[in-house]
Amino acid sequence: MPMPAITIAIGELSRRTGCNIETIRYYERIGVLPTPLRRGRYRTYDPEDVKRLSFVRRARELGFPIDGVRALLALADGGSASCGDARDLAKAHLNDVRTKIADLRRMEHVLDEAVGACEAGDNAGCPLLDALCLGARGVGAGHQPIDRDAG
Amino acid sequence: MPMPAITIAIGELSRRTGCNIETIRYYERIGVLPTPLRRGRYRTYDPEDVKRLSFVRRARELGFPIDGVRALLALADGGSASCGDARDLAKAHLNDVRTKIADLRRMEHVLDEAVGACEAGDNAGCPLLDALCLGARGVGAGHQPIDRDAG
DNA sequence: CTTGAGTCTGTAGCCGCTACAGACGCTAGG
DNA sequence: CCTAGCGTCTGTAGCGGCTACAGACTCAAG
Repeated sequence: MPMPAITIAIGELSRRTGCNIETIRYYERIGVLPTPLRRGRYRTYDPEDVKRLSFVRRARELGFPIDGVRALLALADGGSASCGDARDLAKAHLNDVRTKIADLRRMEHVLDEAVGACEAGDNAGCPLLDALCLGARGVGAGHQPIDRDAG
Repeated sequence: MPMPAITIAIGELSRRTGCNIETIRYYERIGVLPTPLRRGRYRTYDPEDVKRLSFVRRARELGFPIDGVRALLALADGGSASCGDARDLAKAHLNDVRTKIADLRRMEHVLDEAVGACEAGDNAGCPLLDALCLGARGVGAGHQPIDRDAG
């Protein structure tokens, strides 16, 4: 009995975690998941792997970037005294999330106004296109790159 | 006089629009900006180009994807009767923005709770890491890929 | 003549996957 | 036994929207 009977294949891991097979292999490649044992050519996983991948998925769903997930995994593996560190990571990420919300709300506001002006429009021309032509002051931050995550 | 005196170089266009030089060339490559005239090897731009690029930037700041920007440009070029079309584009995009806001607010909520539990924590273990381990129900959408724009 | 700033082309990298192509393995049915 | 069909394998290229080089050139000022 070289391998416990409870191991599962990648497809089953995918089903149990809701994570795409290609993504599982991707996580392995970038070191977020450990290199699994194999039965022949095929990867085999155990309940620990299901837990770990579920953790990863949940962290990603909360918007943590991969490096943040790595850090959280290290803390979860590390055991005690990591609570404060985890809290710091989460707080920093929460800040990011709030910044993105604020950015999106600014966009929402400007778009809403423009659409409203357009609906009510007895103007000459299109208020929406005009707004884009004339410049939507108060949106965006000058010479900075536009954050793709905010759009 | 083969070229009007009012033309500017790419650096000046960059300064006037707040758009990175590399990004300007990128926009040209993907057809968002027209191929400019040249003085020798150097691209030259006129006030029309400044307007067009400013329009593009503003649309991007409002979160329109490049294809949306292309569509808006076509409408702005097209002249009359495009107001309704522009409004439709903006409305659809506004929906996207609101969806992203909703996603982010869910994340914010869960993170905030977890951090709060962590602060108040006289629990055994870390409530935050536990939440990730036990599963943050109500966040994320099951078997779907995680939208990078929402995180 | 040199120096420095600006510009040029081309290519590769970022993130977090996703989507193939083309080969291999394993089981069930005929 | 053969075949069909599913699952899995490796490897590579693509997405969006830039960004960041390397290495060559042009041009004006000192």
